[in-house]
Amino acid sequence: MSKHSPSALKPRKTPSQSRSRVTVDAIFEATIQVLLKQGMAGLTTTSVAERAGVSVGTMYQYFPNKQALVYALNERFLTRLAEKVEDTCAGMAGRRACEGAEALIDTYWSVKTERMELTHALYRSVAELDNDALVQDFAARVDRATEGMFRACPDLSTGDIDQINLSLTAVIYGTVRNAFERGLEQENISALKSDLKAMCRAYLSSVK
Amino acid sequence: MSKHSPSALKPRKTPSQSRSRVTVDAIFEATIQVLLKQGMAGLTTTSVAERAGVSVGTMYQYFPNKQALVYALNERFLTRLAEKVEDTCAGMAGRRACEGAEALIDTYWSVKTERMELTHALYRSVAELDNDALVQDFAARVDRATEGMFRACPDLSTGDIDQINLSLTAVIYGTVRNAFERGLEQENISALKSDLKAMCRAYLSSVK
DNA sequence: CAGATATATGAAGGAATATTCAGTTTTGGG
DNA sequence: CCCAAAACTGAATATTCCTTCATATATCTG
Repeated sequence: MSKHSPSALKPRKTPSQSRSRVTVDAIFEATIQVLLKQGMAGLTTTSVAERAGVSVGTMYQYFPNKQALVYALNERFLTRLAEKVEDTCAGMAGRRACEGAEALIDTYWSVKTERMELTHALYRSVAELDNDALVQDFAARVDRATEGMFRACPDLSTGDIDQINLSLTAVIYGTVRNAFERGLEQENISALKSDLKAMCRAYLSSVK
Repeated sequence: MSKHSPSALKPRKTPSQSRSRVTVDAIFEATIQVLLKQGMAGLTTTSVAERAGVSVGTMYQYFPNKQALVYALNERFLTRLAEKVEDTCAGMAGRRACEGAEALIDTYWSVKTERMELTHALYRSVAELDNDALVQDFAARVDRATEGMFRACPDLSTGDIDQINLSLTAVIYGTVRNAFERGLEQENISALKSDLKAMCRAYLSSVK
């Protein structure tokens, strides 16, 4: 378990019967829906319970407090993201660096775009609940994956891999997020994406 | 006044005597300090008033509610940022595109870096208080400035200026923010900055 | 089917804190 | 020097919401 999961945030108990598994799923789903419809401000224990069709007490059987609920939700999504990135990086091992970078952009972009609104809402929830630590953990995990990928590139000298990895990921993740913050049209988004790829390509051939 | 400044967020009254001007300044300063020391969670009307050395009631003479206070604070900083960017863009009119881009990076970076902690705190405060509208307004303002700059570049064909402006600014602003979210060392930061410049240069010569 | 375990309920308690306002003090112009 | 306007005070109010727990219901196991 991550060092950034103090007991105050850990699930209280794990469902053992199928009934409760359904309940927990409903709670997660309700959390998402409330987050989308009302934002963090409207995310009260009552509103979530109501939407999930359970009583507040039930929520507290599985989550020690409201914060833990949002924490768990973010954990779910970050895990999914990390796994996808890891898959991509593994699949690109040994390919040229710019191919790896492009694949990384595609993967990251598609995961974040898949559920735009939710992604946006989760970004904010992290800021509000001081869940940076959680994000940092996942950033480190994803960084290991991309670093490994770049380290295995035949066309990259091993010297500056750390910095190359840092710069590429900072630019990619930053740009993706920025694309969310502005409400870009689909047309602009895809142009931005291909421009981003072009920049990464150009950068890589300059440091090669 | 911006269309995104509903009366609920506008200052209640403007100080006329010098005593109250001092008071309002103290309130702003206190807000910053509390934000830095306690974060958004600890930013209560009481804590701000206490730190400012005034009573809560005084705060409410100038700001209709807590949100308005943070709103005003963000407005201050965004205005400063916008002005600096506008200055830079005006100063770069007629220069080559990559020079303009580099100057933009330097300006934006230095404003954000000047008070790192505060910048970080303000980023979060915006997310928490749903102040996107405010940010969007300033983004538009800054965008006009950069677009003008690029439009005046002798080495850029006028056709794709909009997209070029969009892509460059998205990458630049996104990367800067990402640099804050990770707790990068000064060394990595400056390497990242020069890599970012390299990418922008390379991108511009590819579309020229 | 009976006891044991797991799950669910939701009213009541309680803590935090945003906001008001009636009364007091300070300021500056005439 | 005086008084109207400006500024300030802070206890009291009002609201919002998280969290608990005693009780009830459902499910499982032997």
